[in-house]
Amino acid sequence: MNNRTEEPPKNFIRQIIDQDLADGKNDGKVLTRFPPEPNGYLHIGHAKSICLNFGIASDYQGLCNLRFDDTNPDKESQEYIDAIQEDIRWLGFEWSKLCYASDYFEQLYDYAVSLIESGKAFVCSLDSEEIRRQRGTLTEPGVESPYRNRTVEENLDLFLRMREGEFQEGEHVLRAKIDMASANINMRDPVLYRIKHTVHPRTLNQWCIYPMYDYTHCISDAWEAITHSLCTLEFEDHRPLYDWVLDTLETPCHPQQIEFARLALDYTITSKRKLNSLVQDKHVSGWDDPRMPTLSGMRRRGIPPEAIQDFCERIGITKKDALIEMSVLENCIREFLDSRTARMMCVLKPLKVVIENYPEDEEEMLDVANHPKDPDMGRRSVPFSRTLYIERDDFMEDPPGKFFRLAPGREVRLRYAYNITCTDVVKNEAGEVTELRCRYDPESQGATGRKKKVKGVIHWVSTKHAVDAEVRLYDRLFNIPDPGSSPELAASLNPDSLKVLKDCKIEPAAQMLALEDRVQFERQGYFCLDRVHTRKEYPVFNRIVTLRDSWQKLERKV
RNA sequence: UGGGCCGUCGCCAAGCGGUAAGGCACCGGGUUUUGAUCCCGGCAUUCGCAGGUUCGAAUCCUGCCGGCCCAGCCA
Repeated sequence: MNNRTEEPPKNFIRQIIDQDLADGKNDGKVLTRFPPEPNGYLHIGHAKSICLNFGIASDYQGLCNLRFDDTNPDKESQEYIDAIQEDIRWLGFEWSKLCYASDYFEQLYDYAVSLIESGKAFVCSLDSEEIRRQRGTLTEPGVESPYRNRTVEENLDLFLRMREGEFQEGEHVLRAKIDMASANINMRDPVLYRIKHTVHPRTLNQWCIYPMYDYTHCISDAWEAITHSLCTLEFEDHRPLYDWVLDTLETPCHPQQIEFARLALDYTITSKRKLNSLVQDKHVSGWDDPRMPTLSGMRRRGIPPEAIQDFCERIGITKKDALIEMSVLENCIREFLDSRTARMMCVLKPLKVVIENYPEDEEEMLDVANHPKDPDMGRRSVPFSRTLYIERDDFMEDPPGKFFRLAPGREVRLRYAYNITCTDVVKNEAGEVTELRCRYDPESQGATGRKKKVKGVIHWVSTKHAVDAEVRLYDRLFNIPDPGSSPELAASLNPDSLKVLKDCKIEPAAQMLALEDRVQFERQGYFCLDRVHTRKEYPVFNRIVTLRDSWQKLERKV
């Protein structure tokens, strides 16, 4: 699943596992789990966790389960359950067991009963507002619930009746009996069960009481014999409760919770709630909009899963809140794609060129390598003729010093073909350039003709043979580095995150591409044939990432 | 100033008492029919700050400073 050749990077979690193994803990086994709540689509932040959990399992000859944390039917749905599985597989991982917290509801209930029996839990009949008020504050202790000393019998009776649907939502909850004066608010008699008369995507109407995360997660881990339960930093304060539940109950084992920092990528967001609002408010076309940092969006965009894995490995695992620069991801994508994609020529913004000294009805098929360094990628024929399209940006009437592309009187090389010199510029009444008249040097083709050095090389497509296409140019979704911390999300959206070019011209080889295939359009970037909108006679390409562009860098400086 | 956690180059990140790896970014230079790729070189006398322990500290101790998380019947 992972073609990693070098040693996996060391991080503090692997060090803990190494030590555990050295100490002979867990019978030398390593079992992890990836536990998403099915209330949204997976994003790049989840990818970090997936790569960590599945990566560790595979490197230590262990296993990793996929477990849906489906304890809140108000927010969860089968759509998400299906999408999450598809995305994990696409990323390149396969789970050992497919589990659902909801599969444990019956056992979870039994455990709750035993907690009541041992006097460690009680039914509280305060409403949520009262519970909140009595919980105290960060600096003041809470006060004990007046229901805290109900008898075991009464608690048992009430809890059973909660299950049987005798009560309205909010009438009662089951609470752990821990310590209302604890400095850790999570330990102030936390709620374990609440009543919800909601249809659950899997258990349907079977239950009207649902266990809370803190109660469910640790027990689920223990039942699956998870050895290392990896989660993000915000659960650090919950670890004492995780341990309390497992210490108080008789569970088969006691997994170790270890927390690491969640991923933050600049110029984007990794919050399911905020991602969802972009979808709901139609700022993007859906969860799989190619600008979204969701796995489905990145797939649609054309980002290879291997590049995402590489990225997750490079950023490391620590407890430090980090904001990773997008350039790291882009570098991973380019690095993966460079050696693996065929090259092609595509003119994004066409400008017509007529080669006056090239015979009217002649055309040549040029034999061209698909990859500059890898002969195994084969060759193809590219048609050349008297009239061509070149990129508008490759011509300037009055070019600045370092511009070595086409300009009046200047000579450039047409990639794989001839040198041409611009002899005349044709304009319309508005003064816009509509056509270039050029002359070519018949001696300049092929290996021998190359001896004359010209600084500029530009791409082109023969007008007669060109395939019309749409190209979608994507840029960062937000125009500030940390939109997640901005109060007004929509205000920081980048208005230029998508540019649709409907009049692009590609060489005929483009017709051989299959949906989701990736190519490099020379001098422009990597592109992916869109799997949703492409039609046979009108391909649609998504730009995955640009090529590094030192010209643009230079240009910006001037 | 209740509790938990974090602070090593612009962004990540190794380092675990013996004298600052690596990646991204950036800046040079070479190769090149992609201003791409590739190659070569540069890029922290210093580890949030201040004291202390030690022959020796980014690593140990103390005290500050800065940042993040927690008062859902969310996860």
